[in-house]
Amino acid sequence: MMDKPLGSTSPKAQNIANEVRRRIVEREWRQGERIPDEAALAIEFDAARATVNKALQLLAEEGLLERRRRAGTRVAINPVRKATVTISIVREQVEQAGMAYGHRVVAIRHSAAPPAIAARMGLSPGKVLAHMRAVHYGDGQPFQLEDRWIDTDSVPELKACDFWQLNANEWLVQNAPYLGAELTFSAANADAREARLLQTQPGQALLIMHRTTWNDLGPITTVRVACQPGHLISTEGIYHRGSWTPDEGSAPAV
Amino acid sequence: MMDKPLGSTSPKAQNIANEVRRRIVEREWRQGERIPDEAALAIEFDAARATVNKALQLLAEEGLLERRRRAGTRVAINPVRKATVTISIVREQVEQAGMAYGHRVVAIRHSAAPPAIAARMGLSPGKVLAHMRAVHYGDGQPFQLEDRWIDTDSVPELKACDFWQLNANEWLVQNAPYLGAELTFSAANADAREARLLQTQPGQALLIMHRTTWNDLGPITTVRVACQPGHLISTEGIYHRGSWTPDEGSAPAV
DNA sequence: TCCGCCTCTATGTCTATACTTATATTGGGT
DNA sequence: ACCCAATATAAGTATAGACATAGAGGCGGA
Repeated sequence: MMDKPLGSTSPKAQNIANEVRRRIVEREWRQGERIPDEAALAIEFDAARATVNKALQLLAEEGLLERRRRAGTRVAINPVRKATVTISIVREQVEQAGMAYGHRVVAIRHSAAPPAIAARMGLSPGKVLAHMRAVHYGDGQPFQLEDRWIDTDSVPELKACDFWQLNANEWLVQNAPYLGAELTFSAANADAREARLLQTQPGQALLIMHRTTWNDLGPITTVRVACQPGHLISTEGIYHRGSWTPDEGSAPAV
Repeated sequence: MMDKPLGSTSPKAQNIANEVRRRIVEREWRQGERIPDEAALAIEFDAARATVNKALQLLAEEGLLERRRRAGTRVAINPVRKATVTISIVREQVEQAGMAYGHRVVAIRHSAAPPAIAARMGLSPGKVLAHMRAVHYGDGQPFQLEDRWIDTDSVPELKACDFWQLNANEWLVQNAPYLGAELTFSAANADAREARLLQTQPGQALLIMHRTTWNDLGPITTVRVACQPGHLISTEGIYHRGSWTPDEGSAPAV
């Protein structure tokens, strides 16, 4: 007979979280208002306090609730919600889009880190780093362009590698797990070289991503990635099954 | 005397997570390798299994571990790490940067949703929506530009509001909590109007953010935000206290 | 050989209980 | 009135024990 609690899926903490979300979204509990404490909710939902705690911590991380010891839990006034960007290797992105992946290293040098790069990595300017530029292709079309600086002191194994052969993106992800990362998005007009490599016009607006990673030994690498024009980076949907789903018939006519 | 376990901070699950991270980063446990099961780690760290479970679940969410029932836990081959972008109200962003906040509504209409907008919101094209454009200022300089469509069916209270007076961004965040959201980043060249409103040149590369939110009644709003040239959007640092911290003396000379 | 069923293991989840800790409130004491 | 110390409350965390469940591996039958 499968007697599920109340027309919901199984994990109890999830159900509690969903129900609390519902009460907030339907304004049963309004912004800034204090909600019943864990013990009370545990009784209401017939669960252990630990289970309620798990649910509420989840919602607090989402930004919907604010919790303080002794003061209780209240609905956030300005919910600062969080979206997550997943950082995968380029090959996966390309192949997931159903395209054939390609990769080409266009330049390699060992040179002194300019101030901007040194600052990003937290190193003294002038330290000699490996510097490379590469293009990633999808079905033969340029997909993105990377301009990367690597501090091989943090990844000694790399010293023996032939950078011309290497897909730095994949090699690093698979061989140099990091402890910390910094990621920023911005936009820039393509310069002549970027336009040529991406097969577009100079001046074209490009989505730029800067990524820097560290391990226990220090900064590993910093990359500037320029995406092909029109490229979108989207966050993982913050989607919590509600009562509403898009009409299937709503695909735009034309 | 403060006899802390092993030179680490208190929450036990955190310590276990940190130690596991260390073993991964220092290649004690290599990519793809299976790690001891929860019961074994519980004994090693002298903790309950639930505590170890919490630690490992954390690392799995981070993308460092892959866990499967019966198959055990192993170090991810291609760690797909996650970074989080926090979505706060514009006023907070501006004031946090130490600037005075300003806001101006430049246009309001009620018109039929064009196909692109309808598609983003999952509505049938042609539905009449509120459409507004506004500029957010920081210290009198344009900070960002929003072009917003609102489905007042999902937020009935809004029907009584004077849109010219309203800061839609804040009003919605504070009064219309959402269940789901979609967020994308891209880049575009400024057109004549955008250039004028942002006080820059046409063609200037702009960082564009599209955001759509839903509640239980349906789509609430979709916005296209164009950021002031040079604006950066950065993710919350994935920073896990390691042994390494940047040299304080490393600020770039000049 | 190959397929489907059974078994057993590692993770997933919940519970009851206990103790810790931050902090709002209260009640002095000056 | 004001400041400080004591108190109590709600969240934070850990624990042992239990049961659920996915799924890998093995077994047997066709």
